[in-house]
Amino acid sequence: MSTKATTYSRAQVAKSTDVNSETIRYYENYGLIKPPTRSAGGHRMYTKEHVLSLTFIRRSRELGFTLHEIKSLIDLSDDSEKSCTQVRDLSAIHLTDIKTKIKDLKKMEKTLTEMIKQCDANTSPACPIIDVLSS
Amino acid sequence: MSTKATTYSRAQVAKSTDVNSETIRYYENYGLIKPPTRSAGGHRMYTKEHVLSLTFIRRSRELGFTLHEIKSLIDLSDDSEKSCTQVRDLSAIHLTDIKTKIKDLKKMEKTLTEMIKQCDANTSPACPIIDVLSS
DNA sequence: TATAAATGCTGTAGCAGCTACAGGGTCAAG
DNA sequence: CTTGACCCTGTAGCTGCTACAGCATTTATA
Repeated sequence: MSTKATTYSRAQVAKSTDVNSETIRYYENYGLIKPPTRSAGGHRMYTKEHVLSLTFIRRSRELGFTLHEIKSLIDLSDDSEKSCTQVRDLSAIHLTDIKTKIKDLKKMEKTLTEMIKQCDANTSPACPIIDVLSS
Repeated sequence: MSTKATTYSRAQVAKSTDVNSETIRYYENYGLIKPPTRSAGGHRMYTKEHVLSLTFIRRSRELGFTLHEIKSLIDLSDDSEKSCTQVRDLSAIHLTDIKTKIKDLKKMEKTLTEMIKQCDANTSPACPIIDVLSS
């Protein structure tokens, strides 16, 4: 039953996972994916497993997880013993971070909107935005 | 009328502007603030003008402007001729960026919230979050 | 005035999370 | 067997700081 596993080049994996090929190498150095076996000439030969890993990582990145957090997620998903609670907790912490960021950005949005509005209504030579920033 | 201008040390300026003292040096190298004159021993002697500049920069940073954008804002505020329109436009572009970021973060927030909810309602041994990220 | 503590100086390295080279080598199609 | 497309490594760059090391200077205290 020794099945010859299909392998993929970096470019192929990059395309199918939507992860930049340089980034794939970076993730390997970072320790997020297993180092693939090499061809006689030293080229990396990725497997389906790598494709799955990279997809996992891309999805996690899209949800704003840091590489460090993703490392933890991967470790936890390997554990499988009572890890779900920890995954949940990690996600919950991350969610709080996101909420904080949204709050901060909304504050910026509000202030900027007001400043621009004042600018539009402006008749004096001075710029209200510069004034606000300087005051 | 040669008034001896009051000067401040880096630590003093850092304290009064709420900008880290190392950051002040960084801003100088970056070209955001004018290089202050030096004491005989080579120590920087900041003026009130520097304090105002740094406050301007801090405020702008709090509104999420990049250092590059702030450089433009400073250039425009020095111009004073029909610069208000340009300041307004720069701010409007920046506002769009912020809105995009908020949108992205809200999407993350929504997905994460749903995932965590599923986790809480979970009875199977598998972790729904890991499942979603892997799928 | 002498000394010590506090601050300042420069340059450089580190953080995240990539991306983009240079200067080679390899692989697959024709 | 050549050509072109890809891959290899290591390193530097990006943003916006922050944190050293290894000194010099300034300021406060005795």
